[in-house]
Amino acid sequence: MRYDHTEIELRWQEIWDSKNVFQAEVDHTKPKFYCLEMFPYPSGNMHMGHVRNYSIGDAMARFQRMMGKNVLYPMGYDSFGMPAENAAKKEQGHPEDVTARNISSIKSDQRRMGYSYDWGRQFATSDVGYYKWNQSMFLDFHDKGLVERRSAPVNWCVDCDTVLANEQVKNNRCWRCGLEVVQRDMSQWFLRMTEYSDELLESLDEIVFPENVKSMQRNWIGRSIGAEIRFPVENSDEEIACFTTRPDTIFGVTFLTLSPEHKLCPILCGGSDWEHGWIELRDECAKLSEFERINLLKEKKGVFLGRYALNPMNGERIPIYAGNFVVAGYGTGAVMAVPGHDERDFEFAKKYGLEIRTVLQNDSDECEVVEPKSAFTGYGSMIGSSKPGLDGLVGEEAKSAVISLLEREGSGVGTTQYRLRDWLLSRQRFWGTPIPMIHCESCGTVPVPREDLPVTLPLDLTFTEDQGGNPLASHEKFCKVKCPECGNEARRETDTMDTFYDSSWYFMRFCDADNSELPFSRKSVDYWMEGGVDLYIGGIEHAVMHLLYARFFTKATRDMEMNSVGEPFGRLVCQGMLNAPAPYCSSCNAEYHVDFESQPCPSCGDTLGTRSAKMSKSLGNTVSPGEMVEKYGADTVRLFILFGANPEAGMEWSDTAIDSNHRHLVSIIDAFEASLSMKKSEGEIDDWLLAKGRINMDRWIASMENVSLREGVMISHFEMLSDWQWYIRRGGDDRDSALSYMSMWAQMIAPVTPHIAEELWMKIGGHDMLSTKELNPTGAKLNDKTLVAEENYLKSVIDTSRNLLTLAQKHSDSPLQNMVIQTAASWAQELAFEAVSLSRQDFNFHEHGMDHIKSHTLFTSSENKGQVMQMWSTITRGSKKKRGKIQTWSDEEKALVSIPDKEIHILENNRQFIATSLGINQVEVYEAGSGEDVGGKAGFALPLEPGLAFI
RNA sequence: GCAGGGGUACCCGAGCGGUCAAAGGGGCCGGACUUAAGCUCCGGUGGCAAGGCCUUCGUGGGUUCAAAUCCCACCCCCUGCACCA
Repeated sequence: MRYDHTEIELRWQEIWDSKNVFQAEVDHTKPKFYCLEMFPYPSGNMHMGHVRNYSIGDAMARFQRMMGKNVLYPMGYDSFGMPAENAAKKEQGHPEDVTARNISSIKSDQRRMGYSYDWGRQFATSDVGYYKWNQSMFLDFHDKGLVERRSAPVNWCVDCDTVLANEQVKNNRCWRCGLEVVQRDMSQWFLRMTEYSDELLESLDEIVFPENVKSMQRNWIGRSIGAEIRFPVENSDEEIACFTTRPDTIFGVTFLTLSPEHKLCPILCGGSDWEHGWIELRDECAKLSEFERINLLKEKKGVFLGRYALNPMNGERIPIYAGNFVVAGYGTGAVMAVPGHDERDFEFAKKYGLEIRTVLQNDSDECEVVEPKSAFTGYGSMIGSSKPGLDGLVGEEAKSAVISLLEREGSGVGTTQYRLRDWLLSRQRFWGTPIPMIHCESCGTVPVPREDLPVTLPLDLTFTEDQGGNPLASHEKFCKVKCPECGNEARRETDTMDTFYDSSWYFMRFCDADNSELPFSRKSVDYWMEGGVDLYIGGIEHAVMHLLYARFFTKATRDMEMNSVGEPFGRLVCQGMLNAPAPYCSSCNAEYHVDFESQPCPSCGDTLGTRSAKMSKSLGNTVSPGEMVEKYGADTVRLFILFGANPEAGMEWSDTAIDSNHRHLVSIIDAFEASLSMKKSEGEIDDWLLAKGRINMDRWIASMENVSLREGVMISHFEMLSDWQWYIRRGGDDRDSALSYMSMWAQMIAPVTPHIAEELWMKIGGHDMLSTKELNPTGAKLNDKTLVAEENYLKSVIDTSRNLLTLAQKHSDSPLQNMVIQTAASWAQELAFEAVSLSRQDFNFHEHGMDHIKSHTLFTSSENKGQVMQMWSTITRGSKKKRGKIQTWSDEEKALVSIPDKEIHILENNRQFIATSLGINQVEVYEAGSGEDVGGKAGFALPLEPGLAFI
């Protein structure tokens, strides 16, 4: 068949479309399956990373539909955000137009791939119909006390002209533009996500996320359980509060360290000789950005503040230092230093000659170490405590004993610290959801009344490059408003929401996309989201940001009784990187743009090699999906991308591989064509073909259910073809059997290569469309595995023969033309049968095997007892290097061994085939002992491993 | 430094106690078909060898009758977090 992929693909896409086959409705008679890909930002054309993401999702959506699930598989666009705003400035237009254009472009690329989305549910977050619910839910959060406006030092990106959430700052740089972030004090809107810290952390244990994502989230939430201990300052009313995770080391505190910015520093050393040193340290730290402070300050530095504190447990007088390594923003900004049991404190103490005291017994140290070389940071029994009942306690027990003592004496309290901060929501940008608040001089900050929602973005604006700041702030019509409480002139809030807010609930909106009364009905969300989205696919880059916000949002809306879900994503799959070759200089360890290919290294002049690197615009090693689809068709691209690697693994782009995958599809088409021209001519191999088909289908279903798409494709697109080829080779030519095989096969290739599957299904006379057809797998039949085992036996005899033939030929002057196969002697077969029967009764061959055979008639009546003994041993016990056959035979092989003369029948029936396969003239088969022992090969004959001789 | 994931034949990639010289694909080599193939099919792809043996799964040890697979140490790569108390 001429494979006109474009014609076939467009035709089927139109049919699916016109029949609305992917539309999903709530249906309680079927199990649901919610398949979702991470919300795309519409930036123009679809790239290969998208193709990978959606091909995985579509294959799974189609597969689950086939398995009888009610599948929700929607698509929409996360369309607010800076790039559209910047593009609008460039072209002196409005982000709305840029966005509309980009959406239409990516959508048409997606349609060309044949993804089975329910387009009826499509929306974009910049639609008023969507973002008005952002505002309404913001007011709900506000009512629940989860919204807070407060002045706080925030991360400001000068380039993006806006603040950033903590999660959006990487290495002190803006996640979007990479510019270094500066700190500013501003009044900002926050969502109190920290209310949910514990739940966000603890429910991680129950969801199926990849380990690295869980670990990143745990890390980000950063819960440490410990105690806050207050150290009174000597000769003062001040107290220094320190957070520690190791209250069990309280008796080892030999000094305190404050962060240089700590508010007590000037109070403690002000006017003293020590003040100067502190000011110097403080200024030095202030000069450095946080990034430099982390990376450049390898050396711990500190100054004595001239004062002492008292250990509340034992009253000891301990010096107070300021140290450059103490972070002001974590815990209390002060550390109780235990150099004996903390590496960092140890280093500091060594440097400044402070006392190092051991208060925990290190069990691995036999003798008392006088001068410890390092801190012992593990758990050990408390020693040397001045309070009764503590010595001897270990670990958690010791910690809680110290905490209760502190609490009883009023000098400390058990507490928990988190690294997670509240979600800084406001952005000083135009293209986002306006925060529905009004600032009134007399009433303060007043929420927009619900009946006045939505607060819409003005469209009568032209963006220009030289514009600074947020155009909303200078849009008088937008800003001017009457205060809803007092009716006086007031101003609207001009900050818009972080776009991560938009993507924190879109998956619930998809459940009920047309609802004009509510963001989503509880009923719809509870149906589709029960147990979470069943399969959520996207990139690892959202491990903390989007995935954490969405989890928070789902829990918060649950607590507002908008749903009963709790966790949004049941199973998360993070697709791996897509790599492609890029020029690489091994001496500079640097990758270069593809323009440098086959040129000398631009920095050292060496010859450039190539190395695989993440596909990126900056390296220019990208591949355009559009071009590939045009050249090979969507089905080939999908096949390549899914066969190239399992979803979570990284994968390499390869021009030769995609080409070969295309040829492979053509071979599949050829196979289907061949089946159509077959006659009615049933034979044994037909049973084998259908058995193999059924077994393959079972394996395929298991792989697909597990999202092991690569394994699935291997079976559906590769093994099914090679089994078909074997069938042809074995003389298979029966139309009915072939069509039944093809009908299984067409269904199996449908999730990954849906267009060609529909086409082939139609060609073989299938009814309905595969896209709407349920699979109804029959499952492998009882006898199927045995049929396959018989054929495998034949294959293995041929394989062994082929190897031996080449060897034997080297020892022969004339071409070897004939072969003699001697199957194991009947007594050996009987021994095997005996062993198989015994093994089914869990007979212990090691203990009783020898006694058993010695008293057996096969042995006692044998003329060659040595041979019998040796055979028995080979079958049941094996040698040092090889286990007994009884251990290695599969159940099916054991079944074969148990049928008398089975081997000889298989071989007899296929003498001609064996001869042809080996390229020889004649094959003779008999049981060892019943004919001439040609080449002395009878001795090699074991059950299932006949003796082979060539003459 | 901490945490998570890795290191398998020319390349990609499965396997995760015995059936493993290690699936599958790519590449390469040989054969068949063909006027001819860049198409398709069959076979080969560590070494020696009439079916056996030797050497191999990052490196070095160990457990076991048996290790790519389990344990320990080390080296290297990726990802995230980071003087977090």
